[in-house]
Amino acid sequence: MSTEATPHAGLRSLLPGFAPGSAGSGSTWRARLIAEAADLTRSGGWQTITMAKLADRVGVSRQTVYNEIGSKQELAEAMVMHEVEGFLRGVDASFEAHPDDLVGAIREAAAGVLRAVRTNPLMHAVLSASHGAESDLLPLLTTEASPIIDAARVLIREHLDAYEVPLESARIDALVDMVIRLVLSHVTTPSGTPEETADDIAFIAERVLAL
Amino acid sequence: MSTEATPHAGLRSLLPGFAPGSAGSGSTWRARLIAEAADLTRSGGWQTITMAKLADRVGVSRQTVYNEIGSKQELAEAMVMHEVEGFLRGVDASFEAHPDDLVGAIREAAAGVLRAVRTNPLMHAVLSASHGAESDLLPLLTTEASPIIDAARVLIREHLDAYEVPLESARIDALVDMVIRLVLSHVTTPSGTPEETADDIAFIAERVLAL
DNA sequence: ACTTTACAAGTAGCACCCTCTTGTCAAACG
DNA sequence: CGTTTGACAAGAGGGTGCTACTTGTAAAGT
Repeated sequence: MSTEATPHAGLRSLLPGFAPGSAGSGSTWRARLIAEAADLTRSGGWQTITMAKLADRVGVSRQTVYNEIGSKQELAEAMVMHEVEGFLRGVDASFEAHPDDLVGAIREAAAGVLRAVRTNPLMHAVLSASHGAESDLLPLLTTEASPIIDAARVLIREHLDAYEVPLESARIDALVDMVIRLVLSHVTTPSGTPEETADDIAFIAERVLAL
Repeated sequence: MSTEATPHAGLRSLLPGFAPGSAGSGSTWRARLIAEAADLTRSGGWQTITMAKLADRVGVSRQTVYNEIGSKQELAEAMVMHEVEGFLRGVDASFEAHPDDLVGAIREAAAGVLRAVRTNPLMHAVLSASHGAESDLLPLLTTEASPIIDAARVLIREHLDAYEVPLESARIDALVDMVIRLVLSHVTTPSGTPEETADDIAFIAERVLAL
């Protein structure tokens, strides 16, 4: 069943239509189009994208773009979804990598996210938007951003339940919420290197967990 | 010396030109003008304000406004400063009210801020802007917003030093930073009542302090 | 100490036009 | 069958020129 980089069970359920090996049947161009759109967004900003330019870039007719994607709004959603997927996958991997070190997992997850948004302006835009900030890169978060955060919340919560956490459920929720908010806060308003910030967050988490 | 609601010594140093009893000599209209401007901003938004309207509202000539304030940019700064003053004063008061209960002080300060931004859209705008969010109410935060946060940071840190905190300095800084970021996060993106949120933050702080 | 009047410079809004883009269709192609 | 092509209506976006208002300063008036 699992070939490589098998995601956590919870991750699959959070990413509808997620199938590691096969990208589907009819969608030959879909992935290429979304990737190229993300690239164009990263370089020139979302508003410079036109369906014609995108089609040209991929080497396909404009009609094919509409057949594969549907509309420009759906293109945006697909792009965002793709970034969110990467975001969640990174967080997931951090937890998978530290099965017996919860604090270490949190530190790595936080540092990973903070590093990622530094080099990936699109992911930065998506996460910023999910936290109230506006981005010139992506004025299209019509899709309420809270689902993104909720997904991260659920994912982390699931992972936490795999460790022995001596806290009642409501307190664990508060902790998870805190970690997410702190990371997002440092996404929009950084105050140090990803590693320094992740260390601070890990310290706080460690004290709260009282391990 | 102290007549009423004497602020913490540190608060005075953070608010240049702050003198509780006397509002100064020449500035007869200044306070009225700033208050009225804040009111107009709250109701109609900053961009609807004109110096003429403001003068009319207060019942003085337009020239007087320029004499008292200087320019529209300075009006904005004065307004923001006034809100920041209220914000810091509230935080300060919370700590003064709990000289022997640090966690309680943090809870009250957090709850107070979260309650205040709910009823005061201008303060909401100022604090949101200090955290990366844009506001239609106030597109004038030319003054880098970080000083506001820095002031809060210094103020809280000063208060914390009055309690016995069994942590090294860098860790206390991390804690203060966390509390501020969490509160600001809930300013831009609330997730419950001010009291619930404040409880969660207080819980986290308590665990970190390991009291 | 405040008002009034006057003024230059700059900005904001508006109506207009033109262009480009979106989204859809049907027909043609390999 | 998937893809392309050309054509199309509707509408969004981007300039332009104009007017009206606003800012900021200065003087003289009360």
